[in-house]
Amino acid sequence: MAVTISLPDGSKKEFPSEPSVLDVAKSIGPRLAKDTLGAVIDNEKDIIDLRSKIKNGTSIKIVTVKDKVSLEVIRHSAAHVMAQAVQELWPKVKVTIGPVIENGFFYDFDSPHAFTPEDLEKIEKKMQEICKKDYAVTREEWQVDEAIQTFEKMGEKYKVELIAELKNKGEKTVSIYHQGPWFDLCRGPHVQHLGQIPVMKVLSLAGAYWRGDEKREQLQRIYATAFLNEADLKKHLHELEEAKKRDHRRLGKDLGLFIFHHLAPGSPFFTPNGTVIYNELQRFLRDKYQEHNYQEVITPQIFDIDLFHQSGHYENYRENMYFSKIEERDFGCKPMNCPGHCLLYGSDHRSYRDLPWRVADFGRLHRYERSGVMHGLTRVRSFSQDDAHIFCALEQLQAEIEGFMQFLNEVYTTLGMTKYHVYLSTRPPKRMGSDEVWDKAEAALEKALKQLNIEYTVNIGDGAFYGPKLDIMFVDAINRPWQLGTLQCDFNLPQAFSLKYVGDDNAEHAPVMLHRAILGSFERFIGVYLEHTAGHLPFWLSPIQVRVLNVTDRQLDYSAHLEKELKALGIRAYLDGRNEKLGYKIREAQLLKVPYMLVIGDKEKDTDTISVRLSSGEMVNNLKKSDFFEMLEKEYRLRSLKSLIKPKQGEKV
RNA sequence: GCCCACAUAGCACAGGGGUAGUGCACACCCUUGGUAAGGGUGAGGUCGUGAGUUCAAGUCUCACUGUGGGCUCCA
Repeated sequence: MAVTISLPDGSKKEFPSEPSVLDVAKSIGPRLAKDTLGAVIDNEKDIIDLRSKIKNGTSIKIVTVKDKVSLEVIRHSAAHVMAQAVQELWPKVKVTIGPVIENGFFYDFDSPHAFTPEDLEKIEKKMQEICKKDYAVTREEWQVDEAIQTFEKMGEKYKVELIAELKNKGEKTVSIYHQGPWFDLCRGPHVQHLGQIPVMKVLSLAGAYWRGDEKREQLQRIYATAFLNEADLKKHLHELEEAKKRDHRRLGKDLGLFIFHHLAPGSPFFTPNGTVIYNELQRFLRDKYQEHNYQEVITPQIFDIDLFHQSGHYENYRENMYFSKIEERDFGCKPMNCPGHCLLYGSDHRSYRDLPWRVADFGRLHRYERSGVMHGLTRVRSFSQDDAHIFCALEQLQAEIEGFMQFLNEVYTTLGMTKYHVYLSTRPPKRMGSDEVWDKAEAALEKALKQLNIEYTVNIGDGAFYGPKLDIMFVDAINRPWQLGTLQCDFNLPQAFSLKYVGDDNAEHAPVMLHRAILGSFERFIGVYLEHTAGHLPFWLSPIQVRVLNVTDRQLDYSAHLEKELKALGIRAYLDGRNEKLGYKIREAQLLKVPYMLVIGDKEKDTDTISVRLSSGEMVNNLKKSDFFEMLEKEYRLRSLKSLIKPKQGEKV
């Protein structure tokens, strides 16, 4: 039966029977066929293998070595090359899986030999040797039982497990890719011959569990990458270096913002400079709470564990909590503010006129995180959130969700965080409350998002144990996603605490409780924001806003006076009056990313004017002191992202 | 918690069985210099903690703690 295939230029080609991708390419031209690595059919996302048969009526776009998307094919094959290399070097190693990931690929091995960093170089060399042999990559279809037998004989138990699973799913055959003497179970796609893999680089070593299950075998994962050319690889490695420079742990040290100590693992100490950032953020949120009709409260740190039995935290969250026994009584340190807020709500009669009742709490929380998961400021054991709970009537839910998204947007805009995405997480397996209640809560969130026309993605089973939630993923300056804000809908806690309000019908009703945070934790946020800004904080968040630099001792008194004047305006200005050259002082201030450096020489002193150097390196001279002060005050008050002091066109010293 | 690696001065690192080094930072002195490092002198470490091997341990072995890269987890 004749088969018709359409090409991207609109033309159609006929074949006597179903052709492979490569057949189609050959029919167009030998050059194209030579470079073919796969194809995209019917505008689908995934690339199909060049050996796949094409059905009648399909539209096809051939992917060649020149297309960036072919990286997926190249990396897939490179993963096989890595597995072959490893097995040639260490024949006892068992292979598992080796998928393509963003920017590269990895392969997980079960190896009696623990790989060392030196081994990585050996592996890379071996991979290059294998590629030089330029084996043709061929595909065979094997009967599942035949495949199981073959891999069993080889002792490849992981492959056997995978194939047995495919068999259970009803697969009759599996595809096997050969390259020279080596072969592997694989769905593809793969290159025609190994010489088509341009450049490879083995990157790092890690541990991983078989099938991602911590109860199963611990495997050794080797990360690597492949690119179309040396330049692209170099660019990628450069980007990795650049990302390292933004590492907030590095910046925290360099800028003197926070430290860690082995006697308080996972618990940051904020230095005076770091504390400025912390407090400025808190002040910002307090201002916003005022605007959005929230009230701040202060609640206890340590509670009788009866509270956590009542809230369900003991049953669901115990392994992450700190406990102590004092005078034969069991206490727990709060991991969240919500149970305390429920007690506060329940301490008085509430009327529908009091709702929505929005309570904010900067209380310190402690969560016992497993030792291997801590990471700088982004995963800690002691932290404080911009946490608030909204108790409202069911009918008010939608408006509150809307108000929250508005609030969040204002905060993110001020901070220059314009890219974020919303995720809706639904009921997890381990949870409290009836399915009926969960239905209601999930529906409410979804409805609100739709009404607001907010795009979102559903994460099935990712909700909190007490309710579904919205997670706001902020995407930073180098496109990494971070979970910061959250809005959690909770029908369970109000029930657990028998919370009520009296409605206009004079009957008692249960309020809905919303848990919400915009920055998430201050610790985590500061970490993320440092990486986002690469340490270049806006003026209002800068620990040192202005550094006054005298050129010689002659201007020391005048400079000290200027420092005093700025401080009187509430500006964090500091004099660097040391006996050092100006260039040296500039360099230091520059490394500390101080927004404004005031250079005070005889000229400025005699004319009472300001010469300022911005952290960008730009300079503005002969500013009237009062004008400068006014701009600083304004920039601070408005929490401006950009400097209000603009160099005049063409002006340079 | 799991796998692997690392731990030497405030920071960044070198050293590798015979009693500790460099650069920056710090202190003092000289220098008073106009936009990213002027010069000199000095102080600072029981080499993460605890055991073991050895005549001798920062160095070798083990355990623990912390940190890092991942995995798992992340309300």
